[in-house]
Amino acid sequence: MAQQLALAPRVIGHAPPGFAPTTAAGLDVAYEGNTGRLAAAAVCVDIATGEVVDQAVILDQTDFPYIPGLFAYRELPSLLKALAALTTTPDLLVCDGQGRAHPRRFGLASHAGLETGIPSIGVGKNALGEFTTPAPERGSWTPLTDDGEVIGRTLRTQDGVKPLFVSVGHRIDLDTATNLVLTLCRKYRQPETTRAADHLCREALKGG
DNA sequence: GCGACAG
DNA sequence: ATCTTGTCGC
Repeated sequence: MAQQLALAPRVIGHAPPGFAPTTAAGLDVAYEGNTGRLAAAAVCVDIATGEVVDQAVILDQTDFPYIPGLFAYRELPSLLKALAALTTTPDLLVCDGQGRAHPRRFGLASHAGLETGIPSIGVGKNALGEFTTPAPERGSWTPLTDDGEVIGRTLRTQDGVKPLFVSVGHRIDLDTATNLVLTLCRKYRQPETTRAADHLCREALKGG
């Protein structure tokens, strides 16, 4: 927790000048029961078309348990290995979990962004913090707050589906993050990046 | 002290 | 996250 508090101030909440990402990498991990065995995947897609342009998956082991607030210490090491296995460097990272929407404003997405220097976004299916339900139409959103501070937003990615929680990871702003997530959610609730990474690591865990 | 608690 | 049958809806 002390390390998170020390690193949080280094997070940049705005995009680089002229930021116009063409590729985005989805990151996800699949676990094998209670053993520490896991598969971590990184799938890079063309943001304009949604097509997969690069992908990598690695088998790994972890001994760090799942602890709310310390999620990155369990998944990030393996995710970085998967990222390093890509043949290209993505322009954006889409993480499964929170970025700034974290007790110490330093969730997995922020940690991943700071470690790699790549702009990143946090996309969670659940969140800590307070919020009201957004309108049922795709694209509608409401702020996600904590202690009166806006730490992210709920985002309806398709008509009538449960909202996702978007927050700044690193080197991006909330509006840009929201628009990119919406663009990546072409036909389903989750971004194509997340869907592809999820599928890949699950298959790898079975086979390997 | 009690409940809640990203994946 | 993972386990796990039936069931609702397009």
